[in-house]
Amino acid sequence: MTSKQVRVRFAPSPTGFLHIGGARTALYNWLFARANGGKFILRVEDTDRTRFVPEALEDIMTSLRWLGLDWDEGPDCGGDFGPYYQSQRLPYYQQYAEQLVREGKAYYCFCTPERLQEVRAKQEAAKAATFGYDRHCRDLDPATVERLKAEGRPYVIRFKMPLTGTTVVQDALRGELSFDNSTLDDHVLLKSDGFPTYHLANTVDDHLMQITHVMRADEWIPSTPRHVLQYQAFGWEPPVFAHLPVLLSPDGKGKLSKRHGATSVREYREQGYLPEALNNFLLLLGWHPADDQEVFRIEEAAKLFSLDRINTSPVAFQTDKLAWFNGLYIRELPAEDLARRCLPYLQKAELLPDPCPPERLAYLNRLMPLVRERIKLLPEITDWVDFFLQEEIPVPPVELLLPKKTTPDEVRRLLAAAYDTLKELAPFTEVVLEEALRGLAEQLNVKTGQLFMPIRVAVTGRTATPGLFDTLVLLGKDRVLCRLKAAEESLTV
RNA sequence: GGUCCUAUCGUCUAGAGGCCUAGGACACCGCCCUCUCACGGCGGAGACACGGGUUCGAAUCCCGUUAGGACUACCA
Repeated sequence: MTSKQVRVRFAPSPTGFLHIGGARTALYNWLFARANGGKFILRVEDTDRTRFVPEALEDIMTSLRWLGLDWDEGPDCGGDFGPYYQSQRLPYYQQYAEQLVREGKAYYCFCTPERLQEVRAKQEAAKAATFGYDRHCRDLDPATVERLKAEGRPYVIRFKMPLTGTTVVQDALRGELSFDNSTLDDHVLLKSDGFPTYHLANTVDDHLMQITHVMRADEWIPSTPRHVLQYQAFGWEPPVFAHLPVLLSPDGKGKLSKRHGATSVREYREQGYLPEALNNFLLLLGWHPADDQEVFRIEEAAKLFSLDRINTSPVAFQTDKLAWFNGLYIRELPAEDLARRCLPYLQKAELLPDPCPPERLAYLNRLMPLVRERIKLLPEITDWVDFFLQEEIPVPPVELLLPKKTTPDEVRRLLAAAYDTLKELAPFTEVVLEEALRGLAEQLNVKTGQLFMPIRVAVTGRTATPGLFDTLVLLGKDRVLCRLKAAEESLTV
């Protein structure tokens, strides 16, 4: 058995930001290439000039890189099978389309958009069993074709679909899918602007670029027989097809769309998700290992990934588990790394300057171990560290300061006692603080929580914070005393 | 309408005829840990869409029904 080198591609159309579903397709292709020592190719399907969005490609590439999905050949880095922009490959498509016309496997069609629309309208009105192009130009005599061309009439080239028979598509995940050729219309190969349609460009490029496996979304299944028939018309060997299950909206009804929240990789990045988490989550949306392992970094998944563990049923895109993965990977991050990823959010909240001086960054690093297991999304960092990064905090509202069933006077006395105890304390370290404050609680004959909570609120302004002793140490004696005093005074009538 | 795909806890899934009293994870609930919140640990609730076959035996195979989805452009 001669095993060709595995070559797969991700072929996005630059019509918008990288979609989460596209990211999964890219991930699977990347993993498959890496798992098999193959090549991962990025190809830009920019054949629709009406939908072209200039910023889209930049976003797609940025997002792929952010996810760590690097490509071996592509528009920016080139390769032996370029160019990798379809808009720069027009001569190929024209040549192959003309070839099919010459061989009687395709034909010129001069129908106007208006006529096509009429045909469609009539079919709909008649509730016709079959839809699609009515093959009006399929049997135009050569003389007429020449005349119309000479007149400069715009035309497209259409594929001459076999009128009978069935076409069997081999899907690596679903087995044989068979289609009745009579249900397939004569699709356009080359548009009147000289650009190819997806159907043509795709098969020509996959062949020319020696793509061995095509992993693409489920929605392509209905057009796969067209592609298979084209490969046959050209006399080419088709690649292995594997159609990935569609991503549905969270409620499982309908395709995932913007109506149901974030759909682009960029949005997830901005919301504070880690690429590690997104990859891990996306990996499990349709693929499962032989055992019950669920936590995978992509390098690890690349060793295990295989086509036969991919599912075929549609997948509801629900992000609960993504958030859990995110917390998981955040907890694994070294302090410096976490701090670096949180920095932009803190700067946006004006808790740190931009650029951030080294000493403040160093301080931020020290905070990370305290908050690591408490955040699921990066932006949540602000609520956990704001009181550390501010020199002064507003005096906490009285109701926060008072545990239930306590009076302002009791709490004021507790805070005053804490103030006096801490004032004398040296060194100001966790162990010393813990010993002193536990001792104080005992001495005052209150439960630790009764004493600790008012202190916590007084120095942080919050009821949920990292451990009290860590917090006090990192706040520093001066700020602690100052905030205790302010809180105490706010309770004085 | 036509063609096609899919069908196990709320969600992602394990399951390739007996190992299933259906396993795991997230989410949810309870308990433990505990200075709060988390993290962590332990436990709980929770599913084979329905109906027919085939078989000694079916979540697993076949058929049908139902439901959901995709496609049906000179978009990809």
